[in-house]
Amino acid sequence: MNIGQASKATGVTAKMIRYYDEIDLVRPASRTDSNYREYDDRQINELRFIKRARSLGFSMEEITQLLSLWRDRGRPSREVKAIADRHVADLDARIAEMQAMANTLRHLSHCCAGDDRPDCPILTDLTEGKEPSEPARRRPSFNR
Amino acid sequence: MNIGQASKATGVTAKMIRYYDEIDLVRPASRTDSNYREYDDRQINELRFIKRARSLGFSMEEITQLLSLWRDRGRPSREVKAIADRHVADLDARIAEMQAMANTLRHLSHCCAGDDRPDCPILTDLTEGKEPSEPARRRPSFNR
DNA sequence: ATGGACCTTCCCATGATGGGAGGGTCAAGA
DNA sequence: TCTTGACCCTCCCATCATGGGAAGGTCCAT
Repeated sequence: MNIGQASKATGVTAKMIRYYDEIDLVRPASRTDSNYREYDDRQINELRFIKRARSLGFSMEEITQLLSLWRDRGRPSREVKAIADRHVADLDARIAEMQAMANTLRHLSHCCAGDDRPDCPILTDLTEGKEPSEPARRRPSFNR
Repeated sequence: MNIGQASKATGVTAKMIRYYDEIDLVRPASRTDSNYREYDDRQINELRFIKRARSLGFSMEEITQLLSLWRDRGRPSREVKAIADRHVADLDARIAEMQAMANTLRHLSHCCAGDDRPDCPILTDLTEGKEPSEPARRRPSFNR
């Protein structure tokens, strides 16, 4: 399978497949004489694996680890579970943070007349409000 | 106030203050003869405004709009409210998406023994699982 | 043989932020 | 007055995962 066929088979764009090659995450099984990438079932499954893992919010860093465990037939499931659990904790933390934002804004919006007049508690809050204690250093990944 | 004093007064890093200048969001009141940026109360308040708005998850794009409404004494509060409500809806959508991820992973992790054996339902899911229907095109902003 | 649909590499952009180099400026103490 | 250290300046580069696009080579069906 060339890159276009692999892309169709996995739903991963050709661009991304080339990127995964570049970062040594999934290399093509071989190259044709004319330098076209060739993928077989092994890589196709790995690309699907990555796609699914991304859709669950794992960073490429985590996926690199997961993929290496996946390739290792003797892996202890403990290690896989640890990565998943860390990611869940991470998700939960972000969720809590975003819920706090949404709740604050819902309250402010509720107090705002939303008409032609200029008085607006939302702007007032932005002018005077203290932001929450811990700005929460965000792990650089995860935006999708 | 020079940039360092403004930074201390607002909690916004000097780097970011320079960036806001560069993108014409908050320009210094003036420059000294030696080209140092000078800020006065007006800009200090605007920087605080931005910091607070960022902490509520607004993108720079949205903050640009909010700041321009803030500067406009005659703004209709309707416009402010509309921006806030859109942002809340956006937050809620992300939250729902991340909760779905976390729930899926929690289930998989719960089913994983997490011991020395290689069998792992998490990896099995990543191999076979279908990802959710709508990959959800992410608005480019907001990762922090 | 031609044309269109592929493929290749290379470069650039995103958004908000930080790091750092290389060089100028200021103020306090000797 | 000179030195020193703490500032400030601009400019460039990196992040992370992804997409856009240019310039050029390849393959296949007509």
